[in-house]
Amino acid sequence: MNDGPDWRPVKRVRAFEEVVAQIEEQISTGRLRAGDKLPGERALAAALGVSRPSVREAMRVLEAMGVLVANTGSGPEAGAILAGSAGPALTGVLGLHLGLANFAVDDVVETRLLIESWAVEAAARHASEADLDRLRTIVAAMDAPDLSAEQFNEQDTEFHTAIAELSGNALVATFMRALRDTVRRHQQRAVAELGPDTGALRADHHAILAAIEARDPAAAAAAVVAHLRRAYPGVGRLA
Amino acid sequence: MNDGPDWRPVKRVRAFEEVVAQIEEQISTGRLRAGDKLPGERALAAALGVSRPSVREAMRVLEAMGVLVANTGSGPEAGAILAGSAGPALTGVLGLHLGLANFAVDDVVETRLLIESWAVEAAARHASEADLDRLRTIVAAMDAPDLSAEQFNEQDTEFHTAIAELSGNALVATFMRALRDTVRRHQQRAVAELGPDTGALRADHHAILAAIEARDPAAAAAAVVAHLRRAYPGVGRLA
DNA sequence: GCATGCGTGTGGTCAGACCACAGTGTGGTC
DNA sequence: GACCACACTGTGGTCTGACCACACGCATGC
Repeated sequence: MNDGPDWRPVKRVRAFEEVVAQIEEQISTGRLRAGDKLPGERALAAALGVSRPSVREAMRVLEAMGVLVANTGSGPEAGAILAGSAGPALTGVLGLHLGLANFAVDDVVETRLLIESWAVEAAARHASEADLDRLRTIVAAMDAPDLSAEQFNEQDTEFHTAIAELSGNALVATFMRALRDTVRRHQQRAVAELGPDTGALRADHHAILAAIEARDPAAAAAAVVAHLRRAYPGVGRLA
Repeated sequence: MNDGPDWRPVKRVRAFEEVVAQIEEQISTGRLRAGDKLPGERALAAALGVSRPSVREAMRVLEAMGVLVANTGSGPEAGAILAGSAGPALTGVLGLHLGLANFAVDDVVETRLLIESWAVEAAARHASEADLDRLRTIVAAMDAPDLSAEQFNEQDTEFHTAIAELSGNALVATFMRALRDTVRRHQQRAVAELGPDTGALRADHHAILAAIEARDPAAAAAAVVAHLRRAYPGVGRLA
């Protein structure tokens, strides 16, 4: 059963891909760490034997993935510095694919529900007194009478992100923020503003906080579910 | 309480960012959809009033986010085509930030556990007979006696991805695959191969499948937890 | 009718130049 | 001696124009 030579198409490797790969390798082997500064674009191009545009394309890719930030000028702040927040990159990816209909808004909200209800359970178990104080401060701030919709949303993000961070899982916290931002950007583009009554939402927050304070994971999760169901009434799949 | 003029630094907008923004807008407003082809780089540069390198940097960013693929040559396949799988992009982002120590392997495994146990519950509820057949086929394939480690891993990915897809949430399925790939790439770089006995892992798969067939969400979730605990014995946080 | 081969348009790469910006050092001034 | 203004230098950002590799498709020739 010899079918003859079985050619596989050669994989075309573009120059900037090679550059990205080499930088990735330096990162995963630990030779490059957060806070380090990359050589200048010209120096890097010379060292790698490629042109500066190729290096720049690689920079853009790494920048889009939230791995580095590029600053102009001179001094310690200038140049490409390995930074590190995956959040914005994730938000961007999710938002774009939401637009491309690769998944639905319902998917995003549902995923947020599943992650956040887990996070709040963990928070109810592990939260320290200092953690609780942080949540109390946020909840209190949201009760201010003259809050703009913008500020309300800000504090709301703070609250939910804080809970996710209390879970002790940095990845979950990052996902949470990305999912929330994605939905928010999408709905503020399509629909109006903060449909539901903010009073009810604030009451929900109090209930969530109370459940965490009572160290009651099940109640906390239930409160989160109720809250999200109220906040996203259009999403039928929330069960 | 007038502190005088409160200047905010002007946001430097680079040319390629503007290009990305415009393409993003075309996507979110629906004027560009999956499968569409972008104008050529030269034409786009002329239309936007920027140079070709700027357009190319924008392309690289969108490509890194998994939004488009670029092909050389001519004909219908050539050019920048709006594609659409967020998976590889997510895997890349997660892997990089794992290397940068922005979160830990334990975080990733724990997140996978939380997502997958939810997914399998949903699968146990909604799976059709055809879905079950698909799972049965995969499980059967893994019982072949002469499977290489490579092939085993392949089928294992198939199995877990299939479960995630059965949840009916495309985003969850995408996350699942990204998380699994991330852990796998990381551990095969650091440690050896498939530490645990594959026999036990196969038995776990049978148990998971049985629970889904029995329409027993709780049992299915428990089986998944047990399976992951066995597959990642080094992760202490799996509870 | 069919295979060959050139034309053409695509992305990929390069070289070189100029700009804006931010620190830094040097010079002059008081 | 202290202080301020200015030029210098090195960074990323942008542009121009050119050439290459590739793949399709049509015209040519058999």
